[in-house]
Amino acid sequence: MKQTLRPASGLRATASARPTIKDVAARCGVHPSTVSRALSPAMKHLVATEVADRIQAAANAIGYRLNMAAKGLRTGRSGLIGVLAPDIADPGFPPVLSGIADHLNAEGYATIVVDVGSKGSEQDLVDRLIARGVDGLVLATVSLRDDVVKHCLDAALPVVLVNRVDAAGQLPSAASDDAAGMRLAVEHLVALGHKRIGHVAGPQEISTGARRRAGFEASAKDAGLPARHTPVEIAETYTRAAGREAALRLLARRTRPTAIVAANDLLALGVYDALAARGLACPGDVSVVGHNDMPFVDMVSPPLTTVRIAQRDMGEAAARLLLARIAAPGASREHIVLAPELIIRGSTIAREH
Amino acid sequence: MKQTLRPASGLRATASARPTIKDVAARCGVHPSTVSRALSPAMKHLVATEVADRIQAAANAIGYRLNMAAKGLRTGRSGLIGVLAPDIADPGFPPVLSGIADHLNAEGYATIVVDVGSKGSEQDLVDRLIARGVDGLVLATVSLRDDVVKHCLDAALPVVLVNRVDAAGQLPSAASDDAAGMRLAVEHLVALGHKRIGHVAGPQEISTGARRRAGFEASAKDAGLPARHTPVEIAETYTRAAGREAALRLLARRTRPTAIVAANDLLALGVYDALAARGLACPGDVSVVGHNDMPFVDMVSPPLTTVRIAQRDMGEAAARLLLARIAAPGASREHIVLAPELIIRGSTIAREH
DNA sequence: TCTGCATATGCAATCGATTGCAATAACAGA
DNA sequence: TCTGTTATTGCAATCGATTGCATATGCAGA
Repeated sequence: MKQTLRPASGLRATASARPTIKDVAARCGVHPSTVSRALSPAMKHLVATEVADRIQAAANAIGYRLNMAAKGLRTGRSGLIGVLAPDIADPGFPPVLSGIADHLNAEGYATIVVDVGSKGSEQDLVDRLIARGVDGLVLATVSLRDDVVKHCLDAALPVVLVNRVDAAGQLPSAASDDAAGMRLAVEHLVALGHKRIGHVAGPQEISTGARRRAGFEASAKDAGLPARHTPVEIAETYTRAAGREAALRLLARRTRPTAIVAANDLLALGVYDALAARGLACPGDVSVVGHNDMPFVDMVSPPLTTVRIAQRDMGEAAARLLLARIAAPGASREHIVLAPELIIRGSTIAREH
Repeated sequence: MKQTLRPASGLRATASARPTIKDVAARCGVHPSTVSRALSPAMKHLVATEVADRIQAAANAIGYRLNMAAKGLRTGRSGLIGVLAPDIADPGFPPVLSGIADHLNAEGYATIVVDVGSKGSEQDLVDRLIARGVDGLVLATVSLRDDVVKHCLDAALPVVLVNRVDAAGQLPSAASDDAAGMRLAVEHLVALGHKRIGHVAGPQEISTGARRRAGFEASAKDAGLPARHTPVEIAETYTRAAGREAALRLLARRTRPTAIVAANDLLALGVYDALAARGLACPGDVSVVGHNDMPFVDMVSPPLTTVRIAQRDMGEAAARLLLARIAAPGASREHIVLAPELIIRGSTIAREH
């Protein structure tokens, strides 16, 4: 264990060196370029079948593996896709990521996921991804600050948004139909006889926050509920604590709502906290609806009625969009909208009245 | 500043082309190698300060960004780390990942996370990562099949395990002290007066499953509980459904346990399901203890008493170990063990007796 | 036998950055 | 003035794979 274990300086001729295309060529008595062709599906037709088979066999024999860095350098495409996430730990994100990654993997791409919250400026993170030569970017970041989007456009980098849209609608996106989701929630409550429905809105600089709020207001209006009976309080972040605070403000109003629609499940859990703090029962005193159907909200007490969004499909759609963009950079910006679904559980109950 | 401002030979001077080291060199009237040195902290001392500053300025001016693929090709190090995860959607994983990624990012590495469950053989996934030239691998995979580990060792690839250990203890690892965690759980229940404690064990081919079970049995024995009063049922997978089945078997025994320790929180939720199915109350009839303290188990009903493990620290430790391995491939294999902590909530209650 | 064309393979440049070595300049000491 | 250092910078090879072009071979048709 304490031998002179430092052969590191300079080269090493041990067997540990990874075989290259040259090794395969030497073993087959052909030129490296022939090996390259034989091993590339697209160019394989240029080399004699017999030779191609021999090369393939030799490659397998010595365990040859393509060096993506070299290939990428030559071809200018890395096969890498960057994903900017607001917070990996957000339970809503993994399904999206999984959808993205699966689709991209199948096409030979690898994904680099970067958690924005943790470190440095978004700008800088994007630059680092560019340095790595990513072929495209999926943005799921919380706050779509213009400069980041602009930065990507400047770099002529294919970009798509997932679970978000940008204000100008410049970029292709895959997202849930926020307005439709809120409509499901509101109409469900109205059908249950609720007439005073509050909304704990998410951050308004995030598209989901703004759009869900707009959806709530539109649906409430369409249901004939006056604005004074459909109060809105904004949570500054998508966290349980912020949801609690906003809900407390809602409950402190003169005419207390009999139901609360939260902009997402985390906020809804915060609403639970607020109700507990005020000694109110859910759904007995106040019904609650969440949004996203994140894992385990069926286990909380009471099980949360929520709007399920198609997270995995969303990721997959985003991946598809991105690949299309990469193939044809000028392609029209498409906005894929996924239909949400209402999952009724125990947190909503009819209002006898 | 010479006259030969060669108009980019064949290429068009569109803004879309990423500037290279050559462009910077041309702009400064120096050789590309000088630019390389000026821009590399380690080699900067070789170039005159005045020139270095000029180069730096020019690089900023035209927005030069290092091409990692090219650098990696030349230096043989990609700055990429692969992370093999059993399932990104497992709520226990993100904190670990976050710990890994943060630490590695700070050192200039990027991480490629691969979800094993979704696609293809683990073997193949590892090969793809190797093709990408990863400098090291973090394995958090469910089943440590020997061949994968061997495969990595064959490739002379630095590898560390996280939240797992391999049977032979060959590889460095960062994991929670499973035995200590079970001891906390058992002693807590014993202190509450429980005398018949069951265990819903995890898959035995996974280190956490086997070690937690061993820890349970050792602690039970030390507490003076006879084996017939401390039955064990194995769940084949770490899922809620499997936990339910195992718990049902436990409850069907002649002498029903008054408390159940589950090998993880997901299984514990399955235990809740089983209790509900049998019309038993928790904690009234049966107390339940989980393991991992995954997000939101404090929100379920009743809030779950569980063993919290230091997931983020675990990820960070794994990253540290890996970097050490990369720096000194022969380094001794270290096993970092993190202390767990018991979080007492509402699912455990004293046994009056 | 010669021409023509297709097929199969070799050759060499190239992608962008790094680095050992060589070359030059600047300067000190004698 | 000559020699020996040292500080800078240029040169060119290199990493591994790809690809346009040139070459060689084979075969068919005239």
